Amino acid sequence: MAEAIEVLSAAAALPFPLDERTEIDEGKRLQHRYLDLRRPRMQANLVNRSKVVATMRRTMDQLGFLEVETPTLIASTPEGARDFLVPSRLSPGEFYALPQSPQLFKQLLMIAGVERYYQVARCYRDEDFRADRQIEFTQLDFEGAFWGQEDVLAVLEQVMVAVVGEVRGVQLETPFRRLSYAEAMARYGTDKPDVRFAMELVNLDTVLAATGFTAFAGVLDDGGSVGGINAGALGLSRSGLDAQVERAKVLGAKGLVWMVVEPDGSLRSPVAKFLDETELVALATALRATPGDHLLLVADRPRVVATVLGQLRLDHGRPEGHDDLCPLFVTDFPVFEVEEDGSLVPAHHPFSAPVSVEAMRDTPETALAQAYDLVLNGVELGSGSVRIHDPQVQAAVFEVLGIDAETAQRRFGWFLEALRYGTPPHAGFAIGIDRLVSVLQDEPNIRQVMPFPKTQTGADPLTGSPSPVDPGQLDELGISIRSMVGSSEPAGE
RNA sequence: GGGGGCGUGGUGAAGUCUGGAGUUCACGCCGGCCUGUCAAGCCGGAGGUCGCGGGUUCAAAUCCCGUCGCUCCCGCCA
Repeated sequence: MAEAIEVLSAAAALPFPLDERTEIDEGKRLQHRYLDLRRPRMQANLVNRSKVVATMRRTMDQLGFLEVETPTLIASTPEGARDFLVPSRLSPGEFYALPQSPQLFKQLLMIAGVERYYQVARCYRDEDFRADRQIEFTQLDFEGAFWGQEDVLAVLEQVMVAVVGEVRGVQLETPFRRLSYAEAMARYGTDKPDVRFAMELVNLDTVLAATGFTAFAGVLDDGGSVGGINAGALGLSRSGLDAQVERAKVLGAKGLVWMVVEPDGSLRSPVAKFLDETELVALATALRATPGDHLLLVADRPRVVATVLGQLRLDHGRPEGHDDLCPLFVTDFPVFEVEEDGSLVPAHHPFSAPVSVEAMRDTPETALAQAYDLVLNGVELGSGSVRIHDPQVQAAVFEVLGIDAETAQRRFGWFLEALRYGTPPHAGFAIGIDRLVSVLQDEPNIRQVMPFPKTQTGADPLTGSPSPVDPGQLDELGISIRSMVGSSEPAGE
């Protein structure tokens, strides 16, 4: 029983309630983040994030990894994402870049004889925000010498088992499920499938090979594909079904065919009259249709069919155990991705080893890389690869990627030289800690598990960053600001 | 770069479609009362540039245009 109370520090009326019942405007929360963080849910996020990182460090330490810090003021390597630049006072007109990842430094550490490296590393990428993306974020970065893919995946499993055991108190089953990139795309329409539920994509090309329905036949004749999913008994009205068509169009399809399975097993659909009985039966069989089910069909280029059905699958699919964690390795990524216009763009950074340099050169559209992702409940937690350790292979890969020798030498010459001094074969990975914690905490966006995140426009309402600086500071750096008002494009360019 | 949603006392929402007095609900705040409380209860009160600017109209929170902020998505994220 208290005998007296003394107020050590009075509190002014709070700008918003700290209970969990009301959702406060994000800008206001960030403006008073120190209050927002008092909320029990945010406290829990802080605590479990700390536990995740502590468990990672403990596990990596136990596995014999050496934690090594790498610089955050580095040379710009203008590949991949946009760099953040930091002007140099000592070399006016020149800039450091903030690292997009410690990639090249950890490879240098392999060369340096650090056989097992890890780091909880802050990374910076000047790209647009998403619910799962911030311009600065944190990764568990690791690399091992004399390693191949299996060594990396084994460590990933140990780290994930330890982290999930610590934070969720459940034992993840190992080995984790695996899918090749091609299989993931074919069965789930995405390279980061949520495998907590099925509703898999079904290819209907064979079933409809001889169809007289011109919308399907035309697509198939042009080398396209028809696919479908059984979205289950959604109980949608006619307008609800038509909304699915609109949804498919927003996602990039030219259209969508819906079918509803009647109690007698027949298919009700606006296009049923264009399909013969054999085809309808075969469709129902292929999609394992039972009365009440809604079948959604898309005909288009294979890539469009996959992505649209993959998204519709996420729209309608419901994990049965919503609290389950289903980690998944996606392997055998292609070296290149095919753009809409048919051009090829590298799917990874240029330091990932292709399965075969020859295949990469001769059949680039099907060539595979020794690259892999870790996916958790449909969230891409990170990626890694077996790296190139042979300077000649590295040079060849630069060439195939369209980076000519002169450019490669100018940008990466120092790295190519380093590779010459007996580089061990090596491989590694980076886990996005923010995304991992947001999944573990069942948070809808990454800001909930970052103590001081930025808004979608890259601002911090609390401290007012980014902000103008004194002219004197700019003078020291040899920088003058050109007015950006009224023109997003610099004049004369 | 593009598309969608949101912006209304300190907070969250309704009102906006279909223009008609800053109206309403809950929380908070201030004052009073009551109290075996645990989302306390009762009574009273204060608190507003309906994000901002312009337009249409007799009249705008409401319709139109622009702009800012927050957010979701496409592009982008090697």
